[in-house]
Amino acid sequence: MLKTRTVQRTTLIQPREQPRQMSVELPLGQILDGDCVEAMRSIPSGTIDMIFADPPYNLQLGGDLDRPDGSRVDAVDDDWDKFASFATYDDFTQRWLGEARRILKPNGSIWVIGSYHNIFRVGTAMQDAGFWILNDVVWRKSNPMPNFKGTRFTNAHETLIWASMGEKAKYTFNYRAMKTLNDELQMRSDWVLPICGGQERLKKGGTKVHPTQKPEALLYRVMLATTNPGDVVLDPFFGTGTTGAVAKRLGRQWIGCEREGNYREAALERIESALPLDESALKVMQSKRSAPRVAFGALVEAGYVPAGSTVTDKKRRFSATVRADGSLVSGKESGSIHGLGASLQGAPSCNGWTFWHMEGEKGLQPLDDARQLYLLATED
Amino acid sequence: MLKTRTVQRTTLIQPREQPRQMSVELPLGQILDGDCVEAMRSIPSGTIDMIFADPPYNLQLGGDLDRPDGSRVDAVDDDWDKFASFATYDDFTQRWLGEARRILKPNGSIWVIGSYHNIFRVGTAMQDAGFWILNDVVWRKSNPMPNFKGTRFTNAHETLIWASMGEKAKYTFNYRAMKTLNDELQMRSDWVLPICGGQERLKKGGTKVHPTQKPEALLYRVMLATTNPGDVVLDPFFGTGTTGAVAKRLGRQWIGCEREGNYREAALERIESALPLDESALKVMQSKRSAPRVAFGALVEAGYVPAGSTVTDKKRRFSATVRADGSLVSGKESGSIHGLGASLQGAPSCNGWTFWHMEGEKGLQPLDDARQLYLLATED
DNA sequence: AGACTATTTGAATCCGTTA
DNA sequence: CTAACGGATTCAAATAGTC
Repeated sequence: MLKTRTVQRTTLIQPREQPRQMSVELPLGQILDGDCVEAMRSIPSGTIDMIFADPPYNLQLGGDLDRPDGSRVDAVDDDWDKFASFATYDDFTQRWLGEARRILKPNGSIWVIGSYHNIFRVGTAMQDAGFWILNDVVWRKSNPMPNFKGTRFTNAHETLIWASMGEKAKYTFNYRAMKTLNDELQMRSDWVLPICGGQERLKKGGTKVHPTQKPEALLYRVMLATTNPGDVVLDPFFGTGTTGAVAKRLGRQWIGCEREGNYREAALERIESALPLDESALKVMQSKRSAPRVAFGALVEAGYVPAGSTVTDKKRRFSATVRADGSLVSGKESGSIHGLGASLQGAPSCNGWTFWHMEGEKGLQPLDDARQLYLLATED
Repeated sequence: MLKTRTVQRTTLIQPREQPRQMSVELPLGQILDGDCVEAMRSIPSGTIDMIFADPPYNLQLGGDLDRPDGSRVDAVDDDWDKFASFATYDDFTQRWLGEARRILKPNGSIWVIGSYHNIFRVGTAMQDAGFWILNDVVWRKSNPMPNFKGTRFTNAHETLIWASMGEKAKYTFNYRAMKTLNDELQMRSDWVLPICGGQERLKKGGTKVHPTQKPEALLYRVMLATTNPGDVVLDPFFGTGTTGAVAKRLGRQWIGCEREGNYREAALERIESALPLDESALKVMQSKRSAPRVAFGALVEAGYVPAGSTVTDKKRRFSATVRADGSLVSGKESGSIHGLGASLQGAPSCNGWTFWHMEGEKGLQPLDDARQLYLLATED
């Protein structure tokens, strides 16, 4: 099912020249087969809005590792994570970053995720290539694998680097959406999210399809923060397609590169069944609103209350749609769960947690029930 | 008040040669004046247990470029500036890391703290110099400065890199002490600590003495985790002496390097008034690995576990008889308490001390209880 | 059904000493 | 250098099994 679409291409030949617009064909919604550097060569220059890259970490693991209970840890021992030396890894990094930089729009941005094994080398290569680091973001895992031998600190986080094309380059940052998602507080550079498991983890015959599948909530926040609906997102290390699945949910265009056939197959099947959200749910808050006390947005992000779902009051007199950033919209009015509840009732204030309900297994249940579940799952 | 003390110096000239001990003079409790690379040259090789470094990273900010030696780089061309700035910074980093590596003991370790501006370059330089990264630790600030312009994520963390001298090198890690500090859970790689303020923040005439004074709690955890009392800690970028103040409190020796006279002055005054903890308070939880070994046979010999008695696992699925030499026999199989336990379970290994139990006053008790009694009775 | 317990598992540079 | 061996070492969440 090959699909191409005409998109606007922006080039910036010389610094003072106005960006020119021209029409090019992009392989939207496709997974390009083969090495990512080769695959990216088929993409015209200056056409991609955002790149999310999850390159091999070059873990350099030694022997086997047993848990205290005697079971064996399933190590990442795939060939694609083996490099002869730091120099080999640096060369690999420079090559794919070079192509990434070529195909990004002048106002595009790039995200790369890694661990201490590789992230310092990646960050250095990004700076050397001319990228301008905007933030390093720490993914704090709520349920990391322990250090079984008691030899170091529990490796409980991974690092993401977010960078623009240069010091003076513009970039997309949906500040208001992030603030709404974070309970009216500025979104910080440390994000607490669980690792990918449970129903979300792709499995085939009881075993995981990909050893390092990333959680959709991570990509959700990345895309919501730094892209707009309709933007083209490219992932050079597509794996089982988390980037594609979230892009589809959030109304973004996507392109993947992946050389492993079984990963491509699993990714296509997965993205096929992903449900895009309503357009109204994708609009992010534009105006300032009063501060809810608890981050309803985190529940939306984590899937406790899906974006696009409908909430009502107990007597079903009012209803509203949940948007991607955790705000509600009802007709022409929008706001936080508290603000919109108060506004619709003509009341001075409203506790949105008890006012709004959603259909659950036990019938209509207040949002507060979901909050309790979330608190139980995320509390330190 | 110059003070020198004789310490043990460990050198490892050639791989197969035994470390030699010799007496050298170290400027303990002193702040060396001048550039840190020059200052470290006066320290003998292989004499320092741990280095904590908080290098400057404002070398390419704000348009004005300062060389590490304090001179100004002329602004010429944007790209050239950036390249020159990174190259200059890398050269500076390589030079001070090289000296740091020379003066560290073979089993010493190094900590470096930084932000996204410099930490990737520092981490790459550390790996290239042969250091082996043990963890990257995220200091998550509980009260960071907001991003006033709303253009990025709130920069709410800094990164620390902890590394040993090489892949095979040993290092100090007080695992039990960290676990105790963290409410009996493994200490993670993300630490939540407030920034330095209040009474702790050094001020003179209402303004802060140092722009990036680190909180003592941060150094406290670093030193408690990776040094022992009496160890020598060196800080090449001493500033206002947080490292020295905490070292004094925790009964560690310290050496600082600082070229700014007003920082040295403030640091000396501060450290003078720091109160060292009682020796008893310095003791931390020790891991069992560091406890003296006890042969099970010694317990049999001493009558703590009579020869001929029966031991079982906790669920009484396996049982064995204790023989006079401290071996166990179960049916046709026999072996050490560990070997037989592993063999019976089909496990790769087994801790016989906690696996095997014997009938005691309080019901089934692990052999480890008898070991503790034996240790108490035989210790000096 | 529901409460409780047991099992499984996740990007991991994961032991130390002696022969 | 490798091999042997004593024995130290795990957290959160999802899932499966049991009462």
